[in-house]
Amino acid sequence: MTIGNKLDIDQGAKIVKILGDKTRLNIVSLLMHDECCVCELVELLEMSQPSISQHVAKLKTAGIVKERRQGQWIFYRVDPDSEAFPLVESIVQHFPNQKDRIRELEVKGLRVCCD
Amino acid sequence: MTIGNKLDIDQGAKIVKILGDKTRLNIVSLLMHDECCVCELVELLEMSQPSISQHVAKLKTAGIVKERRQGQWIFYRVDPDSEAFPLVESIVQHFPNQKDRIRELEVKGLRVCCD
DNA sequence: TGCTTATATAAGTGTTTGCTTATATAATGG
DNA sequence: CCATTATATAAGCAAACACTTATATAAGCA
Repeated sequence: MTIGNKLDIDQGAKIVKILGDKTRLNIVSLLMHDECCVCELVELLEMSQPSISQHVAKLKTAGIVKERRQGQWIFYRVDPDSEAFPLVESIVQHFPNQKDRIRELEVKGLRVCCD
Repeated sequence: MTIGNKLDIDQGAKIVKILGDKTRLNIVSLLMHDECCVCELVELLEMSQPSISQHVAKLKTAGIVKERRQGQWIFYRVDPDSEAFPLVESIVQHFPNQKDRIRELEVKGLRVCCD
């Protein structure tokens, strides 16, 4: 997929296509700097659980996010070691940082914490 | 659409979606540094004229490329003044430069020139 | 074991997409 | 004015998409 530091257009277009959806772009913006589980994304994006799970599955299949199971929860985050990461990062940087959205969740007591 | 130097996610996702197609990503990579007309793109991408025209129309409607009519030909190029340009540029930079492809066209005598 | 919570997956459906073929529009040159 | 070239646009169609509802899987806990 890589030629030097360049991506192959066919494979790269698949990554761009996955990110070309407002729900997934939102999810990736959230998961770029924070780890979230599906139920948090359901709250943040106000969408059904199956819909969020399906979007996350596409991101995972594409290698954009990775998962970490902890008890009942599965936490997702953008995989910084992915070959597509530089592309993902340079797209996401054009959109507003989502830290405030996550802070709102904490304030509402909806942030999942398993320490 | 813009908040500071950041794009709105909904509008930005539309730009990313337009670029999430290998044909359009190819076209934009070609038109980032060179001007081409539809018939040149037909040669370069080996696709039908209506198909190329339809892809170019999407890019034009999104404001990603602009046109310049010269006689029978309409030359297209990426619009550097577009609000979406920084996003477009930061996506395209991850893919191979297409200057060689255009040079091949010149060698084959298929490059349109109206000087 | 059985109940609850979290998540995934499957099946169904209306919408969108990207091609095709056919035709329309526009400019050039005899 | 007519033929040619370049481009756009329309109609049709199969495939992909993003939801929905229903169900399956998996972990935690009484």
